[in-house]
Amino acid sequence: MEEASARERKRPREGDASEGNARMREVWKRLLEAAAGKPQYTYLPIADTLKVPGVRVCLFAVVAEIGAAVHSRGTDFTVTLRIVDESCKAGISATFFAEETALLPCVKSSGDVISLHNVEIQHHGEFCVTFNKKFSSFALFERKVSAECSPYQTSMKYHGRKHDKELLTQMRTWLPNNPLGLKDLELQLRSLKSGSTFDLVCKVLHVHENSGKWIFYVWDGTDTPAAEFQAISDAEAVESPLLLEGLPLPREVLCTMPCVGTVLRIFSDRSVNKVLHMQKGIYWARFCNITCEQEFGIWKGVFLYSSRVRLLSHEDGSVVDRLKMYDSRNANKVHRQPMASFPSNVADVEYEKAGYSTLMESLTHHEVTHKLKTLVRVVAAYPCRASELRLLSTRKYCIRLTLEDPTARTHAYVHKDNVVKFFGGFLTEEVVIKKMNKLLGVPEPEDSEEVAPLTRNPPWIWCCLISYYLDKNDRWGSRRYQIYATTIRD
DNA sequence: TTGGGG
Repeated sequence: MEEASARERKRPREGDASEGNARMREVWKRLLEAAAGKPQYTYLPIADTLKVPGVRVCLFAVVAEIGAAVHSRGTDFTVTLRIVDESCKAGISATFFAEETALLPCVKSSGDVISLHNVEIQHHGEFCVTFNKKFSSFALFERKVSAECSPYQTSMKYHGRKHDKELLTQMRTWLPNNPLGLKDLELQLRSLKSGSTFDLVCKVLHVHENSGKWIFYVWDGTDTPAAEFQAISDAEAVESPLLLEGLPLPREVLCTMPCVGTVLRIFSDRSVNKVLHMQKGIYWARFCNITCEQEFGIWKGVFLYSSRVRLLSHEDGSVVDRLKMYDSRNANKVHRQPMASFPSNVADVEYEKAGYSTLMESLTHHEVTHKLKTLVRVVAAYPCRASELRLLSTRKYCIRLTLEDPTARTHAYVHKDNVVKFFGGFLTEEVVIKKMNKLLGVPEPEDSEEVAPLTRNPPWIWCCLISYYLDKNDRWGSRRYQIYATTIRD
């Protein structure tokens, strides 16, 4: 609302009819001259150029979306930008070709301003701007009002025009009141909903490719919601996997992952994504029109046929928002804890004062062996069938739990010496089964006649862990976790 | 020559 009125103030009043007609006459004059082959030195609004496809025109516009530079099917590299101006807020795509990526427009940030000379509008089902290597030229300017007026990149043949500076100032003033892109399609990891399609602004931390199947490891500083599980599936309670992908990440890659916030895996089998292979290192991107689902209680991003990826700079508004939010979250002890957690009093830990660690913090810890206090859910247990749990009361067996927080999953063992303490000292068959159900979130049957519950929702519990290794020649590879100093309440 | 489609 405030935004709309601000825009109203900035926008020149359409005013009376004669003023409008005069402007149109001027535009048509220029268009006709351009059509007649006369060189054009004035910039036209995008909307006006659409009326004269095939004619060389000049544009002064804002870069709304930045594609990834890729090999074309020919011999060149290519990049596609979406550019917008006041006359055409939906924008138009502009494709560039060059022998080297360095010669392509390298836009630092969406919102930067581009000047295009002697480009042509083409219409193949949709309008687009065609940049011709032989006679077109471009210049890029920073979006910041305070920045200088000279371009930060120009193509070979670019010659500045008299009004560049004036237009640049105009564009820079127009920009802040016209957010680029459609924000209402954006979701954050914390607000994921199964089956919806949405845009995700995220940091791409790692990309893995195996025979045309791609996995993007992305992060936005928030936590995916805690999943509910099928209560009827014993198999799931035993077998729930630690990862969606087959093999765990190599340790050197794992150690680059943030310790707070979920790293979502986005899966794609589209070879189109080869494009992103060229993007080295870590970058921010907008994954457009993707969907998500849960598998074994783990959120999974899915790249659809209609999905696209747009690169974002660190200065992009959405990126700045995410980073600001993460910084304030990370600075606060409580906010570092899982966003969806309501710590229950299902379990007691002895080390009340010990510092809190996420599972990822522990997995990436520089020491193989260390202790930590976590806030986790028990998503699976082995054994978990009543007939097997019974054996625990003999104190000769251990139990393996699958722990989860928004950052990771890991197995943790309750060693046979700790089993008694863990179950609160009374190792009867009944106590063990009741407490395991409590941990796994299986609702108590209120009436024995009632049908079995369909879902279970494991509570968040505080839990002390200690890591150790089985093989001193492979300390990292043989690392295990043990639960200690933790008791499930009655 | 080559691209991408809101």
